[in-house]
Amino acid sequence: MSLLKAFDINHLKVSCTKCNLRELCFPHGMAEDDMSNLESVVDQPKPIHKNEYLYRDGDEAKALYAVRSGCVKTMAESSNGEEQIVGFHMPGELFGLDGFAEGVHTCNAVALETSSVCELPLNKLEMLCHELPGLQKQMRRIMGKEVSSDHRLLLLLGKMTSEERLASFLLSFSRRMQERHWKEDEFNLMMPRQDIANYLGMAVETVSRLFASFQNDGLIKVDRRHITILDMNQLKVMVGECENS
Amino acid sequence: MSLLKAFDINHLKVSCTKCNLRELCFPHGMAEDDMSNLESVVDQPKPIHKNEYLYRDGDEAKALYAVRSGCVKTMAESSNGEEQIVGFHMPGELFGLDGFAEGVHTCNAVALETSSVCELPLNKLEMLCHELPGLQKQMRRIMGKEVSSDHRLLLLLGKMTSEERLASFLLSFSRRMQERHWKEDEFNLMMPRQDIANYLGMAVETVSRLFASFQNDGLIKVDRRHITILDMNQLKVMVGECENS
DNA sequence: GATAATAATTGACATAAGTCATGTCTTTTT
DNA sequence: AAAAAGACATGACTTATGTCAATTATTATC
Repeated sequence: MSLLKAFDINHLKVSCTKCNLRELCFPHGMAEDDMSNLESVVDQPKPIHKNEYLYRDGDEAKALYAVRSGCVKTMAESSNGEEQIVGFHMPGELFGLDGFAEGVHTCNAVALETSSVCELPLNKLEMLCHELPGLQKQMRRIMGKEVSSDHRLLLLLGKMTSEERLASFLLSFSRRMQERHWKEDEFNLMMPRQDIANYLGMAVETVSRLFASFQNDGLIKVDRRHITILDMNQLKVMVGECENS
Repeated sequence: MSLLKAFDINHLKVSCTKCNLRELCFPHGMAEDDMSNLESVVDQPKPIHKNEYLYRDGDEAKALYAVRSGCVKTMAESSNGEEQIVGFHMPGELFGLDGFAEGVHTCNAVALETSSVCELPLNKLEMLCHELPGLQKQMRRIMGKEVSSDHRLLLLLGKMTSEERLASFLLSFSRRMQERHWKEDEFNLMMPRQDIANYLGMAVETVSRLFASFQNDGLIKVDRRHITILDMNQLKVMVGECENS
């Protein structure tokens, strides 16, 4: 590859219209025209390394982010320094909406592995919203989705046993794999047990024991972070999504 | 009062500009002009009785709501019928944003006592947003606020002991009283113990015991639903908001 | 390629908080 | 005014999970 070509890469515009994540990401359901306009404000995907912070609690909110590859976790921080993971964001998923209230982020965003994220600068996004009614609607949908997903997590933390929580986590993960046209019953978790435990509001040891117990009961096969779901139906029964025994 | 006057009341327009909740509610921080425009789309406050549903999970999302008087709780419902209260909404506070994702509500809204709510129809709000850039920004702020408040609750459910949860609940309540220029150290809770327990993810008995224990420790005085805060500072220490013993 | 550091598992034990049961005090109904 | 229903409190007991500690992988470092 010539030096010139290597240089060119940095000047390539993002193409939402050609991105294979467009059906999952911001553009989902948007008109072709609006999508083209959108890509003109999206900054070149930014690579971030494992454990690197994209933003921190208190930072000025400059953009909305979309995961292009890898995985990013967002976590809320309490006054006494404790952290609660509020989301794991997979390719095509958006995050950073917490900064919309006061223009300042209220949580931390950290890469779980080397990842790349598209940045949608808020000022440009705002301007574009004035011109494109479709984009405005899209924004509302995205925020609504965030609220709904937070509610689901509240229900999980407030009302479920740890067994139900882990089952629910695995099912949600599987569903998102499926959305991405990856295997829904065999995947690698990109987060350590510690993070799963934190997210589900329990101790690491409990996560370990539950993985072992699920495996024992023939629901899943666990090999480190590689999970194979053997009895999807039974998992659904556990979280009340499915009536049959 | 003449019959004519009684009739007229039903045709009075809402006045956001004159509402004494405007600094807490949707108009907060908006230009005078935008506010006048806003009030033209707000429907006449609707009275709802205690335990009456304003909307249910699955209902079409027709409006955004603002509490005018009383108190409304919103609760997420799981597939197996369990409910998690995700918010208690006091005068000046907004709710109903959960319906923005797919145009369908994903939780239930129920009045805790006889209440009155302003309705902001989504279609009118949408149209108005095209004309008023300020309104658009306001919408984003409101949604951001909702996300932040959900995160705070996630932190509470995921990481706090029940003692910390109740302390946190009382402090948040007190703060909201203060915002409304009511007594911050003496107030009536408008929800039964059962609802507090549900919201904080614990059993009613635990709430009762904690109220008793807080009273014993001289932190608060409890008389049924009437609470007097005696040692605000110590409550803050409990949730890590304050360093001094 | 050995050594250290990190991540995950497993067992023994402790405990915070739940469940069950009973009783009191309000509030509503008749 | 009595009775019934609902809300709240309190004690006894249970249990789901957390905590602590030791062990075994895995991955990173020199």
